[in-house]
Amino acid sequence: MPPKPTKPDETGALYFQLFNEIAIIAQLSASLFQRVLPHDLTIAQFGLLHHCVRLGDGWTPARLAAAFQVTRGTMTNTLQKLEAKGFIRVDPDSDDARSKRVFLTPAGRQAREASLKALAPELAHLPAGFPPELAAEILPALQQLRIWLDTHR
Amino acid sequence: MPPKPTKPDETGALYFQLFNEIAIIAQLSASLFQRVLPHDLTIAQFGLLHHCVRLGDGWTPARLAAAFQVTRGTMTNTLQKLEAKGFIRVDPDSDDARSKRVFLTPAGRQAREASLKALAPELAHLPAGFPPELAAEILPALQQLRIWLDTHR
DNA sequence: ACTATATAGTTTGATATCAAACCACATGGA
DNA sequence: TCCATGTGGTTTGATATCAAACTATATAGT
Repeated sequence: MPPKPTKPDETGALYFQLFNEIAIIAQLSASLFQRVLPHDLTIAQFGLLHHCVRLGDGWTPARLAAAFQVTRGTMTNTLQKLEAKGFIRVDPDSDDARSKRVFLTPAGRQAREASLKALAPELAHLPAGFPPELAAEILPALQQLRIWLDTHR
Repeated sequence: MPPKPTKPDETGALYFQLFNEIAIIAQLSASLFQRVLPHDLTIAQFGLLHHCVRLGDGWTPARLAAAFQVTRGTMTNTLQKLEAKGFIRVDPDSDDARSKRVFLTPAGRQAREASLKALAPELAHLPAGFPPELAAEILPALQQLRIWLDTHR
């Protein structure tokens, strides 16, 4: 019986180490982002503004909650904070009386722009320690892992 | 003036996407872990037990807090929870009256073992969608990124 | 047409985490 | 020796998040 290329025991440890590194990077990058974001935006709040610009606004809260892997209660909270800051507008859905639609305000677009501008200088001196080529190289693998985790959840 | 290999604008977007994927993976894997951990262990609590086995116990809370990138207040909380569950013991430090030392109890070791056993079946069917070779391939890059973020913080 | 079930959004209570203030002890310099 | 500064651990108040319960509306099956 030929042995597997890697022992099953070490395979577990490998995945373990992988998830650990990823968790630490997520934590470090989150606190880095948090430090520089303007308007007291949280990562989640900025993420929502960013999402609305990239993929278009008019989404329902439920769909946004699903997209961000967050409970509807959490999304309610995030939307209320953003609305209080005047960065989004939440309209009733004319087709479904239960539902709502989320739209960016001009101030919301500006806040997202300002966030990107604030993040740029931080990311600017990253290539010295971590070249963009390397980022591009590992990105597909990460997407593959993310997709697998997303579907087998 | 020769152009850079990638436009600076796209470089920012690339890093952005990278951190986004990593954040999502961290979130998905965390909730996966959380679901299967025994004894109502949180990720942080399990992480501490795991750390004590791998790197040895007897660390001070301050050093543990630094290792896990959390505040000392957070570490105080985590240690109190673990002590209440009987998984660690916190002794005074004979050399420094301000300080303490954290030790695993036999029950703590068992809880860590049980956690690994509970996680194994989850990780077992990961290779189908994400081969271990790929994990091994991207791990060094992730370590490099983590180290850079860690030092430039 | 009615009823049962599913979905959208909110609210409530709990928890992990953080930042900042606080106290106790340590350490180095005058 | 004494004081200033630094460090270790805890506490407090705030916040983002979750799970679960709740209300209102939609949809499908009979």
